[in-house]
Amino acid sequence: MDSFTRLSRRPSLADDVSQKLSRMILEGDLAAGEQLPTEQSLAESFGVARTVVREAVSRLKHDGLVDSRQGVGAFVAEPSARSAFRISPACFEKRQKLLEILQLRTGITSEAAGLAALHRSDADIGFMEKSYRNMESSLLAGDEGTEKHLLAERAFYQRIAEASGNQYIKEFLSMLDTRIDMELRSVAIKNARVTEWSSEVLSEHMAVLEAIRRQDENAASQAVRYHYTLAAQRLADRADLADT
Amino acid sequence: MDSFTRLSRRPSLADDVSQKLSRMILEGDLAAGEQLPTEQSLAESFGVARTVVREAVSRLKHDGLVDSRQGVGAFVAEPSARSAFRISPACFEKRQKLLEILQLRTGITSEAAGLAALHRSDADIGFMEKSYRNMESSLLAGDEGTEKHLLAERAFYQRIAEASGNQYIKEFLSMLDTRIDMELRSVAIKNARVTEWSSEVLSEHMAVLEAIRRQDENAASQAVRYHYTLAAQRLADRADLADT
DNA sequence: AAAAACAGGTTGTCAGACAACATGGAGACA
DNA sequence: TGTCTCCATGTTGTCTGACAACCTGTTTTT
Repeated sequence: MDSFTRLSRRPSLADDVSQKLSRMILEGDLAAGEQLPTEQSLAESFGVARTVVREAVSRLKHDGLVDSRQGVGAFVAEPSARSAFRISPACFEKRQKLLEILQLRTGITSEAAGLAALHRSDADIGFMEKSYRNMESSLLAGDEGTEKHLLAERAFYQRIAEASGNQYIKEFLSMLDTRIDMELRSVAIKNARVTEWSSEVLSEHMAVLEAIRRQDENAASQAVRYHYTLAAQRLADRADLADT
Repeated sequence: MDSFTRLSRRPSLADDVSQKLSRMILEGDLAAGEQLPTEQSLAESFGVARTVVREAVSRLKHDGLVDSRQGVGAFVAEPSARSAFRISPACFEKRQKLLEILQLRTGITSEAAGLAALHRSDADIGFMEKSYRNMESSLLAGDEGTEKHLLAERAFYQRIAEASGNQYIKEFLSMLDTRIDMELRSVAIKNARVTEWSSEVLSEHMAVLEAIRRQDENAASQAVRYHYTLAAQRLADRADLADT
């Protein structure tokens, strides 16, 4: 694996069109039950070929955002028809929305911790201890250790999700964590560098580890909730998004 | 709205191809990093036009299952690149998988209840009381009331998700509940008709309502967890799926 | 009045062409 | 021998045009 990541490629036209259309639906510009313009008309409006529009609309259909009928047209579906959960860019544009997605993560991670307390192995504990020590030692490296610290923290909680023994919890958290880490990367880096609360954060992790070690379901769940609730506040404060 | 639903239409070829390809990826027949056959080759294998394959692959790209590079080919992505959470058909094929998706639902609904206890309005309580009464009275109607009972139960918990004040919890639960209700419909109907535990189930709902009424976050969370854990067992037992 | 046929419009699929990108190999040159 | 450039080949991304299949509303036939 290269130490440099491949430069990101331009999004395809289908990427652009599907993003614009789903945005219009999710923000209410196109209401449930409303008919989309015809494919030909969309192709003209976006200045692309009809096949590009079809690829984009195919994505929306797959997500349950749109329902098409041959010969009639495509219609915006009711929200209850949704068949995929995606982390919308809107999550990272307003403070309240950010707190809500972080709250969802807190709930599921808390659930994972409770389950991990019931199902964890000695190997899980060993791995978590190692990750904890990595978090600890990377703090001593100052700014240079920030990357390592964030990686160790991520590994710690990822292991908890695995120890939950629930595939879907694990997958969902993987998706959530990856996206949140990506969107809030610079924020998290700044927070990890604040020395005035780093020992407090470490003790939050330690409380999680100890609760899982002694297989105390409720304590594990509460410890994660405590840490993640504070972490969410810290992230939202640092991100400094508009309020509404 | 007609009292009869429109007959379901045949899935499109793109529906079929995307379902088959994603199945191959999710079941490990195509491993992360592995290259997919070329679009032309897939078109020939599936006996469809290349544009159909492109529409199907466009969906997989949108889900983060596949990453394509112009001029090179499409590759199965690492699981961490996933950008959507979908409820796979696999959830309903094996007992353990069913219990896991139900457990995920339990966790999030429990979280929603805790938040609802903090944020609920008098109108929320009023609505939940009405739904509770509907559950109660529909039980007296015997088999004829089963539909009403399930609707009232769904409305009760949907209101809790709304009262949580968290858009993403609400959306995620809407997706989960809709799908689970659809897949386990006949199972849930049979369970709703078992009179020997119906009063016990009603008291589980009442415990949820009372905890939210008195704004006791932990009691609400625990009451939902209690009900949903038992309900998951009942559903899984009745569904009688293979073990592995 | 009811049923059948027709016209027009839209989505679903197909086929073919070319642009844009990527990779590997051959040849030229220092 | 090592490095650089160019070319050939292969693949995805986009475009165009055509027709099948479906749907709806109107007109014609019974």
